Amino acid sequence: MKKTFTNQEIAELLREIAAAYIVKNEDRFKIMAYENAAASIEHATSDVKDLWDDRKLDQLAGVGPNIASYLDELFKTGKVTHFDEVKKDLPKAMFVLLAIPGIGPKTAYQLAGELKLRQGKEIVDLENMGKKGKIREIEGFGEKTEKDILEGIVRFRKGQTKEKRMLLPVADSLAHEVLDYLEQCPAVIRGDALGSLRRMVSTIGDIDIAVETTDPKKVIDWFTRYPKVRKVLDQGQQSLVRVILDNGKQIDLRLQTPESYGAMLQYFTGSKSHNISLREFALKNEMSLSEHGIKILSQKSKFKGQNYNSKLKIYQFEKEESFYDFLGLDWIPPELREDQGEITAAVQHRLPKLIEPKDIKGDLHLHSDFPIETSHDEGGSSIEEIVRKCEGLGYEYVGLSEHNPSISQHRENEIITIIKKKKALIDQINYSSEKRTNNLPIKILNGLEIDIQPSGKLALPEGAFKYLDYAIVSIHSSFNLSRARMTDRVLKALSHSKIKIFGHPTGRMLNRREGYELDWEVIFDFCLKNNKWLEINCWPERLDLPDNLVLQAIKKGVKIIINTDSHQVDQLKMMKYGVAVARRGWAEKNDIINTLNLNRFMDELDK
DNA sequence: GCCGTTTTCGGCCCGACTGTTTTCAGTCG
Repeated sequence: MKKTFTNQEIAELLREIAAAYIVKNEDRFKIMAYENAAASIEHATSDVKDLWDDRKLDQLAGVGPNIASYLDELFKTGKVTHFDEVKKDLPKAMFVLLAIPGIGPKTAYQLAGELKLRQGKEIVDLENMGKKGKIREIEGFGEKTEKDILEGIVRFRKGQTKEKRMLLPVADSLAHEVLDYLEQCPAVIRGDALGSLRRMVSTIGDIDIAVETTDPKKVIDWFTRYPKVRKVLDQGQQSLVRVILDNGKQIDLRLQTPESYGAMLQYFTGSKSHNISLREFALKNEMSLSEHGIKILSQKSKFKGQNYNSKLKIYQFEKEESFYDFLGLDWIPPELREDQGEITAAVQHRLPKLIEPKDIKGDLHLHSDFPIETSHDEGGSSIEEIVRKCEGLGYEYVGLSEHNPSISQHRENEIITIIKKKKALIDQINYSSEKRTNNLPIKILNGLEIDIQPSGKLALPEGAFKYLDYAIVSIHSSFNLSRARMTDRVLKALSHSKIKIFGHPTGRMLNRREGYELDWEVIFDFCLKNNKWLEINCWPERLDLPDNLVLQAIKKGVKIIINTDSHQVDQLKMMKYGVAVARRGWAEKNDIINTLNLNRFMDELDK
């Protein structure tokens, strides 16, 4: 039986080779190539194994002919002879120690060489040696380094047990708490989220925050006295302070003067690959970029602007827009900064005009407390509460889509009766709200979220469909079918004329499970041809479709619908996170079906 | 080892912080 490798495992393997080359003082660009390939594979959204099966390894950025041939050997034989050669004369323990924060390749190599670490117990042994003061005896190591290593081991263990990446809304609210505290400091002019949070990535590791100030010392002092700070990790004089909060989350604060605040926002928003590409682009025009500004590298360069700081010999930028403008680029929204062609698009002034939360006109995936008698979870808010809330959000329509009544507990007729009853209630509310409001009242649609059974059969008797305005189908069981069977299952379900939406299409649960396997090309083609819509589900653990698949879908012309899947009215506010996913997928208003006004939306529903 | 709307050869992002090494290397983002 051949061993299979996850993307994470392959990335780790490539990083080990990079680490080995670092110890061996190999060409640093070769090392970078391995690290790039590892990062690319780690962030890839298809399984590398699947890409290999389909002979599409060349689609991975950073994977060229050499690494591709090593992966080929890996999938065929379970090992790579060349990699074994590279690692042969290095202590095995060193690769284990790399997982400890603060220990890089050279330190790991030295520790593994100097200390006797038993296989399988490397980290425990290292910890014991450290406690006995043995690490400080190694040349080049001191008391402080020994202490740092011991603390690194503690952090490593915590990471092993519980620390997962935060879900976007969790990180968002945590960042706002910190920003609220910072804004009470008189020395703080303004603060902004940076990094993956500003780019609205679905999961966030550490939170980075930018602070604009003319008195960094005062801000650093203020922040280290934040009541929720457990430990200060790093503390600079001017530009950085890094802490761990009581909840174990890390916050990095970056400080900058008003003159260069725009340059810093750009620099620390990332992504890393966007910044690398941007700096390469700048270098071609003889400019060098940093968080302080832009340096002109040649005499003959022609440039513009009056923000030159002759002491520092750089151009400074208060606003990010002027930083990009200086490079000849349109301002790039943070969500697009993933090195997927946004720089070229910005040069050519053809960046997409991204969808915004205010464009949304309705929410079609909501669970009310109507007694639908489902075997899944019911909603907690009444239809009236939901309607009021949606009116407040400026929506023109709302679709109630509880789970289907359980098919094992009811006879067909009973199910039909329940659906009919819900329709009657909705008709009545629609009627009375027409009388209540002078303006156009919000329109309530009778929807349903229907399970797709493993065979592809829908969990609702045919006789019930005529009482529905539309339905969503989704998968809640049997996640492990093969890609081919799963694809058939979905297509079969989507074929029914009342089915308009494929809900949370990948089935992934962030931090918990990967999605099931589907042939997306086939799904996209089917949706395009039959006017079916793929959902971006705003549930924090889902955010599904993921952004990369949104990008592929809209490139094909497939329409997307953004729904909150709310079970309580206060969850309707999650819409902005789904919109963020769409924006990261380059979606414009026209790509999103629930930006249409009521009349046009109803036309689409009837198609 | 990868990569290409100025290149299939000749390039390849940038700086802060830390510890201990008296001038810098390692790690990180």
